[in-house]
This record gives sequence, structure tokens and C-alpha cells, in this order.
Amino acid sequence: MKGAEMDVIEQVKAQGERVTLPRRLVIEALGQAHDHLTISALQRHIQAEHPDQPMSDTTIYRVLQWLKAIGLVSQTDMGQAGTVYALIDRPQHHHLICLNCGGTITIDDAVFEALRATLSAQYHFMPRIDHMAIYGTCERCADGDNS
Amino acid sequence: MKGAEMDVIEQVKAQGERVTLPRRLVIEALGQAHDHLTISALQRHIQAEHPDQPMSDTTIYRVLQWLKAIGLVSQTDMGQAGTVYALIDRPQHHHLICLNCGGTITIDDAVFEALRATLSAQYHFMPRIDHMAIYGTCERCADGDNS
DNA sequence: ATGTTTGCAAATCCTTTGCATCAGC
DNA sequence: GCTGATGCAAAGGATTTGCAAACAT
Repeated sequence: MKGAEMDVIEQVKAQGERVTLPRRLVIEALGQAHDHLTISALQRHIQAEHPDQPMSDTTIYRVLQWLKAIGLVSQTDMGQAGTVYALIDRPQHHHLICLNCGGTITIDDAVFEALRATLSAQYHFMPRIDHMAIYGTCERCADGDNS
Repeated sequence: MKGAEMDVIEQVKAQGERVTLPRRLVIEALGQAHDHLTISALQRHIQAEHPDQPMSDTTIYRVLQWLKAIGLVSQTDMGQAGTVYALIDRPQHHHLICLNCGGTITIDDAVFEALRATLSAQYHFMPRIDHMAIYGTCERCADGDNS
């Protein structure tokens, strides 16, 4: 199912931005990933799919920075796990990260609806909560105690 | 009012941790700051207060990493503005960061109470929301349009 | 044709590490 | 006195930048 990246490419064109091969590949990789990707994971993914089309780190950085600027991808600092990127289009989801075991739990975007409403009403601020990483302690670590 | 850092030092001692001069100075600087500090701001602050006591970057990094590990400071990625640190003790506050003008708005911790409750109830996860940075568009930029 | 984007290499910035010395308990 | 913290210098990693060549529109 390659709907996501097609949509993104349409959006990009509609904004009058140029669509080049490297850009296409980055968008494709992000669209196919069922997860948020680090720069190196992205690079590996693209290499695997298109072994003949080399992509420099520089280009990936620049493409991501551009996609972020035009509001199509989110960038999240996942702490020890590095910085990850993802398309902003599918049903959003976010992550809870356990400070003890390092495990991650995926949570639904609905959890943030109330927060969005509050920030908008109280502070007249339009939050763009594309991908949140929240740290804390997971159930297992809270019970079984820690290291 | 130097209550905050005294408390922290007591806590540290109570945990059987060593209290050295560099550690004391970092805690003092964080306690006096009315804001979250970057590494370099912290360094400048300490230099200003104690010109004769040099502190290597390395030590600041190590002290902060240690304070974070024992749960006394928060670390937040503020995007373009870098990574900031703060003591976790005073009434918490958080920041809204405008993606357009870069301005920041300070918000109350109460905003996150509902979120904490939801995460705890629905995912059995104990979040540690010490300092959040939320990106979006501020009122002024939403009205006056952008660059 | 024109203005943008790419790739390479090098620069820069932030953070961590090895190791000898020094300080807290 | 023993154990762990510090400082220096150097390594490491991630991200950015300058400039010529390649590309999309």
C-alpha cells in the first residue's frame, strides 16, 4: 500500500517545491516504514531498496530538514536511541520510554487531544504535537523493582 | 533565597553520594537560575560566580549526567536552542516554542495533570514529565502571518 | 536557460573516554 | 587509605557548510 508517500509527493508539488530523486526516495522510505526512523536506518533502508542509487548523508540531512520545514515530517529526540523522523500523515502515535528498562510503549494520539485543547484555549498556542516521547517507568519495572 | 540547592545537597548526601566542590557549584548554579540552562550558560554562570574555580566541560557533563541519573535534574531538547537542564524541585513549568518566530512561552505544570492521569490509568505507565518542550505556532505568528 | 539541489570533503559542534592526579569520606 | 571524582587531551559521533557539477522545471 503506497498511498502515504504518493500523497506526500502531491502535497510537495502542490506547494511548488521540486521533486527530485533523492527526495522521492526519502519520502518513499519514510512512507514504507512502520516506525520512526533514525538517519542511519533511513539510509540503510534506501540502500537496500535502491542499491544503485547512492545517497550521501548530507543529502538525507538536507532533505529531512526541508521536509520538516514544510511541515511534512516530525523530528523527535528519543534520548539514548537517537533522533528519529517520520511522516506526519498516518494516524499519529507516540511513545512512552521506560527510564529503567529502556522499553517503549506505543500510545494513541487521542491521549493528547485534551492537551491540545487546553494549550489552544489557555495560551492561544497552536501546538504541533506530531510525535511525543515521554519518559517514565513502565509497569513491569515499577513492580519488579529496579536494577 | 538559597533553599533549593541546600535541599538538593541534603538529598544527595542522604543517598550516600559524594559532595564535591564541582558538584556543589553545579547544583548552586542550577538552583539560582530562574530558567533552564544550557551547558554553556551553566559554565558561564559558574565562571562568573567563581572566577578562580575552573570547571572543565567534562566535569559539567559528568555532574549533570549523574544528577540526571539520580533523578534530580531534567534534561530537555529544545531543538534549535540546544539542550537544557534544570533542577527538579521548584514548581515545575514547561515551554511552548514557536516554530515561526522562535519565541517561548512558559506554561504551568497543571496543564499536564490530565495527561499524567491518563497515561497512568490507561497504560500503567508512571510518566516523569519534568520539563516538556512543545512546538507549534504562537498567537502572534498565527495572526500576523509568517516570514 | 535558470535557479536548485546534490555530492564530496572538510569544518564545526557537542559529548564521551583514557588515564594520571587529586579529594571526600 | 581506599574509592571514586576531576582535569586534560584526544577520540568519537552527529550535523553543517563551501563549492563545483548535475538536475528539475
